[in-house]
Amino acid sequence: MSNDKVDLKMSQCEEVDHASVESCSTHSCSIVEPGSNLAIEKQLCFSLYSTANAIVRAYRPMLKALDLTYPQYLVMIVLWSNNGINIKDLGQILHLDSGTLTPLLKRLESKHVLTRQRGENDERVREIFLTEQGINLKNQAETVPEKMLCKAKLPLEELLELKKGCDRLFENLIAE
Amino acid sequence: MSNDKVDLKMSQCEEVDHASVESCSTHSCSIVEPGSNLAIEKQLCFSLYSTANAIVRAYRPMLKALDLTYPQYLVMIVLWSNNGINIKDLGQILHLDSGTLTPLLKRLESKHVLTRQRGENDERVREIFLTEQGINLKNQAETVPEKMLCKAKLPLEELLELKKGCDRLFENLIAE
DNA sequence: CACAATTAAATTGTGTGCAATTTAATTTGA
DNA sequence: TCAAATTAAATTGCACACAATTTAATTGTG
Repeated sequence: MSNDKVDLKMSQCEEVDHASVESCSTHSCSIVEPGSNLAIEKQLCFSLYSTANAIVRAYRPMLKALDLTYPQYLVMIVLWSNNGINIKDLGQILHLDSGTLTPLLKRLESKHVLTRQRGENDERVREIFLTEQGINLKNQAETVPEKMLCKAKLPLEELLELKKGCDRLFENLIAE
Repeated sequence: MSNDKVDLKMSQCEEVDHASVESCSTHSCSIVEPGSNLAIEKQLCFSLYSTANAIVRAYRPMLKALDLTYPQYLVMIVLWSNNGINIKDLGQILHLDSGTLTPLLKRLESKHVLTRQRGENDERVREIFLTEQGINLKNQAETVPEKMLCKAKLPLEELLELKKGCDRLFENLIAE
């Protein structure tokens, strides 16, 4: 069903192997020149990008019941274990910056699931606290991971491998 | 460096195994209750989401030289092999809808790399054609995949496995 | 102590993604 | 044939991501 060739070519950033590429597309009308590195079906990055979008779409109906978006759900997950965390630490855990988090947290505040308080000692810091409502939301959220596993329809072993691969790639990409 | 447990729990959408979860966080202050499915470090979906964001960030400096964003680059890749494709087919290949593509294509048109023409037979259809400039951009783009592989710093074999896993997950998630 | 450097958030601006709706053209079927 | 159904894009509205800049508070240093 899917092709197996990646994005790019042999490692080492120099040697490029222009043989050994082939096989034909899953998709409609593509007539890809054999050997091209610019074939969309070959690109790991595209697969990963599309799958991430598909994940967010898959979560949407489940999270709608909690009135949360996927990034909001991620923030809530962190808060359920780290109530009172500040924006910098939250951003380090979620790999998001204040430009993303500040408005997102304001939206969650307007939904009354959290409050954004100034740090006692340091006025620059924002500490994020769950409200009673925010704490209670965890009960409804508990069922979400199982439902998601169900949608994934893959053995746990395979999902674990996939996660490992993503984590390894992530670490390499952010190691400036 | 990274934990290995997923998001959710044993398959079949019913049986939930509440033992067998453990190990402690990579990150700062998290005190995760053992057994919780809502631990961020355990979630495949979060890894995939973060990695997709990291990929887009990694492409940015390379694509800046071409004056393209990552989604724009994807559109160009499809066009280099499918000049004259319409928006519907383009959307099927890239898994994006007209709400995303229409404004994106307008931006690319304003950069003079493509034109958006009405279909001859069917006035509803938009056919997208590369300009001379858009065709020529391919030369500069050819080096991008190799550079990206370089940033990934993983053996090709592992990247291929990762792609396979993403493709399998993707197919399952979109199978309504 | 003063003031430059640093730090934490917030702000600004651009470009996605996508649900939902609308517009306009084409096709279907009574 | 001609109105209803379908289809392809476009539009609208909202919520991210994130680079770049700004604001305000704190820290470090002479």
